[in-house]
Amino acid sequence: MPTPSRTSLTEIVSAARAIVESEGLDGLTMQKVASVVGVRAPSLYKHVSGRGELIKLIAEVTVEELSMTLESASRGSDLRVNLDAMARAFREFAHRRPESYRLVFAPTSDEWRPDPAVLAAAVRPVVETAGGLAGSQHGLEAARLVTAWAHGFVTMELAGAFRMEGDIDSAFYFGIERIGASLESARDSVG
Amino acid sequence: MPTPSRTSLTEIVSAARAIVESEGLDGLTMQKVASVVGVRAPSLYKHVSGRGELIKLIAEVTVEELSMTLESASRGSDLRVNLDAMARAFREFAHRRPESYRLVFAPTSDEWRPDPAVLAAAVRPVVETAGGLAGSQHGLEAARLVTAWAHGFVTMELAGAFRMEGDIDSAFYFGIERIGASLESARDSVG
DNA sequence: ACCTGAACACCGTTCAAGT
DNA sequence: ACCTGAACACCGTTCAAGT
Repeated sequence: MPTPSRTSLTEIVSAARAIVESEGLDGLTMQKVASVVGVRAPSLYKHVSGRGELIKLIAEVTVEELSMTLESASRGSDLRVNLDAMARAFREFAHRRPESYRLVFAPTSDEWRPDPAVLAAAVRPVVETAGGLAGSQHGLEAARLVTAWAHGFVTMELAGAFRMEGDIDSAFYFGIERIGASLESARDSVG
Repeated sequence: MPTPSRTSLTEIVSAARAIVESEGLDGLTMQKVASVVGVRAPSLYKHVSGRGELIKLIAEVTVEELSMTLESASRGSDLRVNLDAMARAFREFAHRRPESYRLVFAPTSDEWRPDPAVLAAAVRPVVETAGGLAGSQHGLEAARLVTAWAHGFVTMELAGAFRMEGDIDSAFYFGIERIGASLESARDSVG
């Protein structure tokens, strides 16, 4: 006879997120997820096509959270202040959820890749702020400069590539200051 | 009685590299490596402590290659030209060896992390060029701005995050041009 | 209609036994 | 002194059988 599902997709994804964050991607096994939501591994396949899709869903939820963080950091009226606040919020987010953040841009297979529309939505506040600074004809290019730098910085930081001498914080502030200035001066050059 | 080894560490690492490049990191199994070098999987453990160390060794070889590429791209006398050439060489390298490149800054566990000294050596030409532009008191910060941007850009590109509208090449050239300009103007500001 | 045990095809790694 | 088969402890995924 018909029986109601003992778990749900949302429950599964949030259990998976917690596991990734605490044990890393390698620690994410179907059996662990199943045991957290109180079911056996094969039952997960009623809700999710496999481990790959589960990873993609985690990445998408993470991007959506990041998106909200960036949006609420860029509500001021001064574009340079907004850019600075977004950069700091971006970095703090990555520090808070390093393992989830990692897999947003780490997808080696198509299956893991978050929906491009979700990514595009997250970048929207960056496009607005960076585009406002650089002039709208360079909006997308400016946004890509900012996001590439921010993503590269936190990725290298999380990977431990900055172990050497020097103050990491000051390198971050130097970066955002120089990028902000260079976008403003792009507005003045070629119309 | 003593018997000579039927393979070597170099042979193993280069077989592993080829597998990673053609089948991705997930395709790298000890059994495939073993069969390429003509041995059974357990024998690999005479040369390597495990799959993790093998991954680390691939990352280090890749960084060394990248290092040479950057060095030979920055031998001119004009710093802005050198910066441009290094950025292009960096991007081309990542396009040529996407799978190997990916795992340089992807290490989730300490075991996979390339030796910091190897990384530092690879960044040296960037520190020289960027530091020459921005002034030596900002050398390290400037190098981190450049490498973070370049790494972030190619990572996002490889991950397919730039699927949307817009010309990716022009975004790359915009980025390097703006960064070069902003480093030059950093030299003039605070002494 | 969901859940499960059992099974399949893999992994990485260890180790005693061969040569 | 290296190499190997066999074994161990895992994986993800499938599927027939339960309820």
